[in-house]
Amino acid sequence: MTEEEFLTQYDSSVFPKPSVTVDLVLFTVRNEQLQVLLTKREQHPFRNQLALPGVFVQIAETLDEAAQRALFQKTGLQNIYMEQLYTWGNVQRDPRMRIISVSYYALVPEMQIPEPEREKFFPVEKILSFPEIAFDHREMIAYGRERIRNKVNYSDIAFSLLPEEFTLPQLQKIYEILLGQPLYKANFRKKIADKLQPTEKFTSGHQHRPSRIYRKKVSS
Amino acid sequence: MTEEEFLTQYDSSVFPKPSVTVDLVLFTVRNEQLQVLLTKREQHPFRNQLALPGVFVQIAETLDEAAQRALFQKTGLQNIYMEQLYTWGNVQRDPRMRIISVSYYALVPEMQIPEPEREKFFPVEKILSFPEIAFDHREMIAYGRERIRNKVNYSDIAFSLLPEEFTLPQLQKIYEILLGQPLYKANFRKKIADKLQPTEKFTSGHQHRPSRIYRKKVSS
DNA sequence: TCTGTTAGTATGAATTTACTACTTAGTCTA
DNA sequence: TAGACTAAGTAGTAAATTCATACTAACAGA
Repeated sequence: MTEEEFLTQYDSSVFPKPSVTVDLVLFTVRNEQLQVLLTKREQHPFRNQLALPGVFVQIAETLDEAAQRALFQKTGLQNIYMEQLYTWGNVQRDPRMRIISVSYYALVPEMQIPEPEREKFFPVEKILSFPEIAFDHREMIAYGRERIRNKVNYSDIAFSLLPEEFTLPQLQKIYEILLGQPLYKANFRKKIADKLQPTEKFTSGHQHRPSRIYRKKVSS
Repeated sequence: MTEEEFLTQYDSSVFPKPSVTVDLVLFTVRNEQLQVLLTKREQHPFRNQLALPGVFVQIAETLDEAAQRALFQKTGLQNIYMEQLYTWGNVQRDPRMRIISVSYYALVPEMQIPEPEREKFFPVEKILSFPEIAFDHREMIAYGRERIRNKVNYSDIAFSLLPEEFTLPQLQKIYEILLGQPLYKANFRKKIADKLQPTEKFTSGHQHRPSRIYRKKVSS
């Protein structure tokens, strides 16, 4: 049998297939808390409960593309830091049918998504004790937070939660929120210094010393 | 519409679905090298090339179960350390049809799998420069090695590559192979000490000082 | 008993982390 | 315009950890 013959006669419809979705855990820091975007479900199952935004993976679409699409559909955002998290495959995780879900997480700076009543950010802390979270989405969120916590110290993901320009106190606050513990100012500054590009600008308008504004360093 | 009605009328066959497989990266340390189990493909596509063992995910089977099944089918092994790695969803990754693959990795102590001509261990170093690796399996292997490298220092996965009883030089060798760099003996011992349970046994038969035999400590 | 070899220990230098205390530069109030 | 208040930013030291080298210990074989 040649390769061509094989491909032609291959019957891919013999066994029933699971459906595949992508669910997105969109994190931001707001009000000094790590928060996640949830939507209120309008349909069964889990009607009126809170769920992560998600889409079915189209037959001619990669997983990354599906995740981008989920993000864009719900928020209009593009070019956001995003990474695959974990794939959830319990047989009963969706009561309708067998659905395998690939979860992604994304990090956005605090911003005004035009929250149209159904999409809202909720503090992770609260979500984890909410009773009404659809599917296994609570686990996904917990897992995402854990991933971030691990990654903060050996990557630059914290910067994704701030705008281009920021101050050192702001950056330290992000680290503290992600790690869930306070950090020493002097040490933090020493360690982070070589990732930073100082500008000549300063904050103003506060009744205390202004802080210098930085950007993320580009080369090395 | 009640939940029952909704579930009854839900039509899950409207859109074409991708197939889902699990591919397994089975690592062992052998001959002082990190090695991976590959099988020679007998069918198209990629006939006669080397591939990771894999299975289609059954409709009533979790992903973890599918991974266990893949392991058991190829090696007869059970109760092995195993973890999900990453999910690969490029549209063209399989020329037959759209297949999404969830990769897992597993760690086994060096042992004699009754290698029946088709399954064989190959050093990762060599695999990465082999031309004839099927699908995106080379990437999976590289990704798996990276995951292990990251995890060695904050978990106990290294122990999964040794039998119950082992010496400190053996354990250090495992760490060195996984990390790809030599470690200082004295430092290694200090750091690992509280994970170890010394036995009263020693190696023998070498023409040098015998080394004490340890086990992994159970409590704390 | 001497040699070769690897197991295992002692010890100090260098670096990082933990922590405290100070100086600086704004606004507000009197 | 001199304090008072506040947060930004810096100096510096003690404790802990990591890095590195040099040593001693225990076996087999000649």
